[in-house]
Amino acid sequence: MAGVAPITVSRAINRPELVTKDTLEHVREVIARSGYVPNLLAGGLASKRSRLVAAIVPTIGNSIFAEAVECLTDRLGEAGYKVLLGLSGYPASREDELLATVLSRRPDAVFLTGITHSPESRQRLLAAKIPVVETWDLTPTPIDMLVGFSHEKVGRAVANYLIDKGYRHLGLVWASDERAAIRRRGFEDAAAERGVTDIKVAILPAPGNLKLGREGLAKLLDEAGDLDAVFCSSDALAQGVLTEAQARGLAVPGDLAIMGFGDLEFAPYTYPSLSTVRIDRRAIGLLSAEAMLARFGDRPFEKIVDIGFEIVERAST
Amino acid sequence: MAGVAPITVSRAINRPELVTKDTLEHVREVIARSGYVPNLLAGGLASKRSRLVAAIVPTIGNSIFAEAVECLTDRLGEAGYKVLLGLSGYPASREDELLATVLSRRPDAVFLTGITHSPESRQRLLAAKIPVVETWDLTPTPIDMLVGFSHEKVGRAVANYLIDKGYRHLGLVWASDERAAIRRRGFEDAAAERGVTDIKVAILPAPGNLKLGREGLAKLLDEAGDLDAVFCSSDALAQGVLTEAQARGLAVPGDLAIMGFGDLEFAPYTYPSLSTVRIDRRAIGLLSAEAMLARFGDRPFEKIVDIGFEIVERAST
DNA sequence: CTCCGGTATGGCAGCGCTATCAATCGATCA
DNA sequence: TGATCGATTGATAGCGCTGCCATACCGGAG
Repeated sequence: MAGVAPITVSRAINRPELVTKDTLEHVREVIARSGYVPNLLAGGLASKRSRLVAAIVPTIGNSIFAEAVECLTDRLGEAGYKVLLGLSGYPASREDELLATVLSRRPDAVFLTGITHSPESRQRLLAAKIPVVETWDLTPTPIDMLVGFSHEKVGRAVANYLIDKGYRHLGLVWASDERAAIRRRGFEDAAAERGVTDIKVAILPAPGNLKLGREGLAKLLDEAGDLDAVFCSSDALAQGVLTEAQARGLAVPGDLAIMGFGDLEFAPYTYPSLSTVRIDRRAIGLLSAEAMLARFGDRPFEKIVDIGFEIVERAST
Repeated sequence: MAGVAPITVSRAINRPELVTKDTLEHVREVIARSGYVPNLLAGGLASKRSRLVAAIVPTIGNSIFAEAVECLTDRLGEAGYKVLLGLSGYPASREDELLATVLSRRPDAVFLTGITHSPESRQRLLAAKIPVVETWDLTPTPIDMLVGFSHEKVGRAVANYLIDKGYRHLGLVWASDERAAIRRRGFEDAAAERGVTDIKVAILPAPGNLKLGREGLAKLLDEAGDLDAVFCSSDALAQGVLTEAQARGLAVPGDLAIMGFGDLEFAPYTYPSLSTVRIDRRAIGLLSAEAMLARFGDRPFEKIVDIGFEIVERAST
């Protein structure tokens, strides 16, 4: 130590406005010279704020979650928080265990994917008394806060869109994912209301990818026969469907219209470009971060944020 | 507390083999009943082991790093370690700052992308006296440990492969990334040795994506004219090049051969399927985790692991 | 010249755990 | 029978910070 009490150093680092300019400069100079690295574990223990936020997502191999996590990490990083990564897998089988081990790190907040959590997990999260942001879905009864959109409305909107465009023989190439299942229900309900009922479905394991998309369309065409439009539960699957259509010499959208979900980066640039549903993935990460930061600062924040969605019409429909 | 000393509970949790069966069961039962969650911050402070590993990657939006991080996280998770995520951006401009803030969390090890780090960062890492694994590249002088492959050899191998196939008018669609630059040098050197010198290059910002790939090929064709093969610095770019070729009515590989890098999940399923260079991304994460775990357990581990690469010939060349 | 209030700094205690060493106990052995 | 040993449990003392309160100091008011 160089001249002052430890607590003054602590203040120089964390609340510089409480320290005289001269002292501050001197302390900073000594820190720089000595290569002192504060121990945030100790600080966290003493102040009961770890400045850690846990993010639990199924996977980051699929860029749909990766981007949200990136935004979350960036925004929280600006405010001095670091993200603890938890990968729960598909289905979220390891969520409970993950949550238990992650909570023992005393995160200051938790970012969750989806709204379905075991009673034990809910219990644990409530007991932790920290901000919890559930994402990617809507429910009137979140654990704490929520940033998402209505999958049912997405399904309904796409059904109506395709039927409005004149398509009647509809197929779904679909990952067996919980939130996708809600979109499917919305899609089928809305189609039924318009008198379109015989919807073919190929169910594939989550997460979807190009390969599974090709297989999905192959299955659908081989088993179901005549289709004029296929809605896919993700853009990755849609890209596979597009590829399979190409490989089979089907004109898109002439012989087969294709619709994706997510509006991933590549969607505007496939050939033909992919019609899809735009979800502002970055907003999910960003707004979640803002929600947490608001709560850390005792500022109010909406409990439920519906980020909505948008149908993006391109060349594939 | 229920009946025993705190230290006995600590042992029951961390070193159950030191505790009698009866005591162990009793403690576990009380833990389950009371909902006790150990505080690993306090434990980390006392034991000087945080059971945290910092992973610093440019981005996880691009699945090339995401998968390595996923494997790292999974393997370390099995051993009770959690991953702190640090995103340094392209170029790795924030690496220094990130490293400083991350080290104050006292991670037990650090996973780094690449081998180029500022002197201050090297200094800080050495001062931290923890295992450091650099990845995605090779150097004879790593900070500590290394899991990677030779980008120069990749470049050379692809040049020789394309020239062996009879292609002579070569183009590069290339992201301005440090490691990609080494591949390019290898490629150009090997091509020059074979007498092929006039290599057209379109340089694009990192990270590459489908859109940039389309733009890259457009630029190359508009400016350079006749090309018979294009090597791309990533599969994402290659997919864009493929798309642009399709949009322009070029036959692949008849009019233009296309080669990617990375062997991403979609590469075998594009139409035509994409020839590329396979990198075992998962091995990078996994071996890095193993290297760290070995060091935690004082077991020996190779300092430098070359995971190699493999040229994957598919339909696009 | 004292008193007051505000600002800057320091002392003390403790966050919740674990390393270390000590204590206890029954079993074994000479 | 007493000494010895290994196995199990406990007491003590911090880990490196920060919350809380006390103290010192200063300028201005009375």
